[in-house]
Amino acid sequence: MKQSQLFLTTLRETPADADVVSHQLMLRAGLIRQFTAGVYTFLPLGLRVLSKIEAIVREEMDAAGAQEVLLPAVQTEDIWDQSGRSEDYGPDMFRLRDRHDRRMVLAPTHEELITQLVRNEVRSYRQLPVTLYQIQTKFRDEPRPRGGLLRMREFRMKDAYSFDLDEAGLDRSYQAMFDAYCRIFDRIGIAYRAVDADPGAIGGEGGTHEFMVLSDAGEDTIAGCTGCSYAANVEKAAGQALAKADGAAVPPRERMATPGVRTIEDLVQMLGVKASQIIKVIVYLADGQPVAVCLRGDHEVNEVKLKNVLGARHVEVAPADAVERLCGRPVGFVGPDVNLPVWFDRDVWSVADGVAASAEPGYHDVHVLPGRDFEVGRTADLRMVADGDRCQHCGSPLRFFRGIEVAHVFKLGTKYSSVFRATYLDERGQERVIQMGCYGLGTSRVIAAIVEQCHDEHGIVWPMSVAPYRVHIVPVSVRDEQQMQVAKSLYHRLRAAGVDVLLDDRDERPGVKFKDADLIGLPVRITVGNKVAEGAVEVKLRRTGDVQVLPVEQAFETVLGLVHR
RNA sequence: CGGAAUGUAGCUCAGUUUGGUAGAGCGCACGGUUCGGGACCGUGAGGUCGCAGGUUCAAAUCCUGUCAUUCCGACCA
Repeated sequence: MKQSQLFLTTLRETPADADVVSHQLMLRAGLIRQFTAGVYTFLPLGLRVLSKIEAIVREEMDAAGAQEVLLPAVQTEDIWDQSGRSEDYGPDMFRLRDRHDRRMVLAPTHEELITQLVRNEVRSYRQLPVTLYQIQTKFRDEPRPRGGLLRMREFRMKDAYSFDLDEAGLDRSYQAMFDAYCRIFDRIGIAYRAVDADPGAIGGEGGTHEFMVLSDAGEDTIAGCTGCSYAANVEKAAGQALAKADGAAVPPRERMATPGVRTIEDLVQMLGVKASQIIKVIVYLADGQPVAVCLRGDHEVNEVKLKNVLGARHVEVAPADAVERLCGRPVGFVGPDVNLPVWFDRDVWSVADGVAASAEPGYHDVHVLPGRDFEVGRTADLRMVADGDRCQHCGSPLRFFRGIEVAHVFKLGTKYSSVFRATYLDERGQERVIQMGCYGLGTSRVIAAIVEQCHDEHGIVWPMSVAPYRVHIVPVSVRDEQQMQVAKSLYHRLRAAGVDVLLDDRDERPGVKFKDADLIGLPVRITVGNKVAEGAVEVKLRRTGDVQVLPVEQAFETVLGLVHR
């Protein structure tokens, strides 16, 4: 492509609305333009990157035995009523009415539709297993779009669905997709980590992993073991249970006046104790029903774990007035003896000589010992892992990272297939429910993740695999005939060799061209300048800045080697 | 949905406090001088000041409402 013909405008200054580096650079480098919140146009350069990512995804899906389809993005809402997810998604779904006033949606994902499709097509065990995938535009009316392509309302995603005879088959299909994802991200060339995750609204009965690209711009926190390969989203992450404290020497409990206390910090100040000595109780509403959670003062409730333990659809901290009404005492004075169903975090046992709200409002007890001074009832791991926690597998310390969730694989089991009665007849003529898995990969989000990881102060530094063009030929002066002749010759020869090349044939000053070249970030730059008189050009690598001055012929060979490596 | 900020030229922003003819830099067009890391000089085009209503002789500026965008939180494959 000749740059003088390319529909590309780079921005010298950073647009004010862009806060995240990848967003800033994608706007400045002319990859995308925002239309409205969370909705973007892909310009030629941006589309080329998206297409290359999707091509890699397609190749690896095909190689893994998946077959491509294209499902409708416009769907009737009734299938969402059937699965119950219309309510789950709520306002996050774009809804519309057709001319017959029929309720329609723009699909946020496709489990419902594909399950129904497969129900209609598959009858016999002979037709299974099968994995289908598509690369689609998806719609989610996110409450808060963010960071350019990181969280969009209209976005691109590859989603695959596997259909198996039994759980063993599902395990194989799941592993095949997992492995394909690893190959995809390896080929793209970004640092990622597959982590244990919570299935969230997609649901399902089996395992699930998220593929995280490590980046401070990410919205998720990952706990990773420093000693072994364990890593998990903090929503899911569990550490070793803390050791049960030795309470033998704890004196009898004693009552202290603590007027006006509300927070753990208040208690720490007033009583001079450590937060880790305090036994706190937080009142939740689980699908509207009150439940108390008792845990150590320095620990934080993990609402996902709580939700899972309770089997609740939704949990939220009860508002202060609800706490007073339910417990008959203000926030800050609710103790483990509260007259509500109580769940205990397993690590309350680590407290000896603790502090807890007493039976009498306005007072706290000190020298409190779990089991002696209050009964520890139903117990589970209900808290977020924290600094200092140790890996449940190897005991090494856990560390925390931020990550961008670029893909997610689930074992769904029969969650959707049973609702939609997607069944088959086995060898013995018995009707059995299909085992499903689903596998999402956000192709547009991957672009943002790549740019987050691959940039420097001058601009984007594309990996060879997804660069919009692999080689940038920059003649310093388009009015120098010799330079232009060499530049054009290299351009045509590289193109003939199947290389994506961009030729900056614009009549601009060298500084402008170099700045643009760095901003756009093509991996290899051939600068054709003064040295052409001696038959030499420069080959510069964007990533390292390394420059080689080479005779034209050798430069051609070198570049071919670089781009095909 | 709660909290906050911002809407003025294509981009970055000043002007709003204290009402009085719409501004700068960059970008764009033209002419000239330049030409290996975002040149310089000159000329010029470009704006319903987010929108609606109100106050006023007069509103970018004051008041009310509304819409949009962004950030924090809640929420979220």
